[in-house]
Amino acid sequence: MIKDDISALVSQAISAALAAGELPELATPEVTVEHPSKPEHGDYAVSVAMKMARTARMSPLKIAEIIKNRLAPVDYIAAVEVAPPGFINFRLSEDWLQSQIKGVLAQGDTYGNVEMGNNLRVQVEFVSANPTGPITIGATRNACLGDTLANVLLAAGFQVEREYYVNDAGNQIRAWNESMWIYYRDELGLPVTDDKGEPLAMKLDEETGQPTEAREFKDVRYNARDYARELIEREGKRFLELPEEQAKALVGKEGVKIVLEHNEEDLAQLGVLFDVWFHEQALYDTGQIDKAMQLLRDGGHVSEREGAVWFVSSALGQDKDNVLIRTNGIPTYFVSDIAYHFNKFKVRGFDKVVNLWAADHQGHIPRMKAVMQAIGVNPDDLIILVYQLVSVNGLRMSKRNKNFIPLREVMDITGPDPIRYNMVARSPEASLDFDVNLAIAQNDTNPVYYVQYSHARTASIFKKAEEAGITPQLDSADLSLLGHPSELTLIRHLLLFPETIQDVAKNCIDNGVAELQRLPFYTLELARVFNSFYRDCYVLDQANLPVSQARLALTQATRNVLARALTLMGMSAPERMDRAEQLAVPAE
RNA sequence: GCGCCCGUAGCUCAGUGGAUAGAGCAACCGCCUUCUAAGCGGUUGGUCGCAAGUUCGAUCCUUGCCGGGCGUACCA
Repeated sequence: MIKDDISALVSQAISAALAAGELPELATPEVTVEHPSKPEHGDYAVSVAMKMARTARMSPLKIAEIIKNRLAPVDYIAAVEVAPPGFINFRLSEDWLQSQIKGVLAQGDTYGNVEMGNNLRVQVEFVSANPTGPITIGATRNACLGDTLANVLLAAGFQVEREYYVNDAGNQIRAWNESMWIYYRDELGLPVTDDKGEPLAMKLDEETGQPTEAREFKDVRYNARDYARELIEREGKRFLELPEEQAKALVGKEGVKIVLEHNEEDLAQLGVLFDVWFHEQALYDTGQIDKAMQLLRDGGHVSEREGAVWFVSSALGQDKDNVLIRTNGIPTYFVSDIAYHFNKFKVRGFDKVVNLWAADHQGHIPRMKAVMQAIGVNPDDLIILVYQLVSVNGLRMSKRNKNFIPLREVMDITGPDPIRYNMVARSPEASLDFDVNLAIAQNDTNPVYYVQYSHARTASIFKKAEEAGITPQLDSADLSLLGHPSELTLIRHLLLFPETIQDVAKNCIDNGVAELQRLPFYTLELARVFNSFYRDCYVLDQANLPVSQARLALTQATRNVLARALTLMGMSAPERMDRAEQLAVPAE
């Protein structure tokens, strides 16, 4: 990567200057290379001279001059300029830029890959939405971020495994089983009772469409009715023949199966596929919960008081201890999470584990980091990425707010692409107010189509070339003919692609930051630059076939990168896009 | 109260310890007898929440304040 090369180049120049006594003795600062915002400042810039000025007691300009004179000449740099107040600017050579197209073409759909992961095994666990309802818009953000991240890590040379953790044990499943049972009976016309054994009339609230009396039932899952109905369609009323407790558990379990079936299908349509669906219940069934508890006990991390069993996280630098086993003898969610992570690291042996959590789970992070210490895992190997919550129309999504939006509802209108794009186009750190109208707007107000349209343009040029009888000869094209500023700008942007992937992967693994928005922004910018090229440089010129061939090569390279970028985001790269009839936007 | 995140153009949001802070949308003005006008060019629009500090240099780092979101469970 040129950026790293320049950094090394400058470091060597500084060392040489030090050795020659041109600079006073001082520790060489880290040389960071940036892209100047203005093209006239070149392609790369370093500001190291200004950072050295103070300790060196010399003017930054003078230091910059010294460094510049000590730079070893390299073929890819055409010019080095020192600019006030002390920048050293590097300009790439045109020859070199032009020659890079060959490499882009040769690498095809592997262009953008970087060697960074050393085949380390990384597990990315994401979505992991409770199996008690459809995939919501909130979980969709998780799905899009997680899948895109997994794609990027794969491109960065990691071995990646995608996993969905199914919370099919514990308290909420008990509540789910109750809910399923209520609705199963109600749908079959049988009486149902509340917590206290009083009969429940399952009338629907006219405004919310929710059962009025069931609200009194603690933690009832309203959407269980839909799944109960489906269960009856599939299995009829055969569960009634079983003893109640057994029937309840079984109806709940079958309900979870139905939920997961639908959710897997929805996610697949979104382009999100998992290698492993890991069930929490398996941790109980295989004794791993007990094993994890024993491990903590052996490590001296457990104490009993107030009738409960605690994880002594305060001894590991946390604010307070956490309950493992409640007074009533039932383990908390924390226990299965400990066992689950023990399983990830110690049983399955992942080198790195990435968890993608919504911000409302953020408080759980320090506990899990403490657990890593307790089970002898480097806490840095557990990377917990947090994204802020999704709201709809400014409100937190819930059925009570009447703004509950399942993924399915939006995807049926738009298909997956606009969802994938818009979900990663925002920094995970920023909360996202989902704009339904924008998401479903199939017109030029939606940047997603701008990007795809640009790809379609590249494809279209090749179709036209065929019609015009121009056979692309990409390998033998004379790339030195690409001297137009728009052509050179386009080449420069193509070369930023691997850099972008490297940055995103590195910031994830090393700093625990998921800056996935850089992908859509990069792609948008590339599309813009391509469209300028398209305007300025007519590709298919019968009167000048050598130029046509060179431009076809550049177009093909652009096409590769646009397609790859779209693929990384889980989107399609259409060969053509016809102006669709504008879809009516549903009223609020 | 404490912890995490956010506050940048009318709206939705990028961005960086540096050289004149950007994009999309909206608004306005232009451009289809050559590769798709889902496009291109241009104009308007900013005290980067407020204040102090660190620095040669702060929108970026620190502190305080204001405003918003989330958390602070023997829920998950």
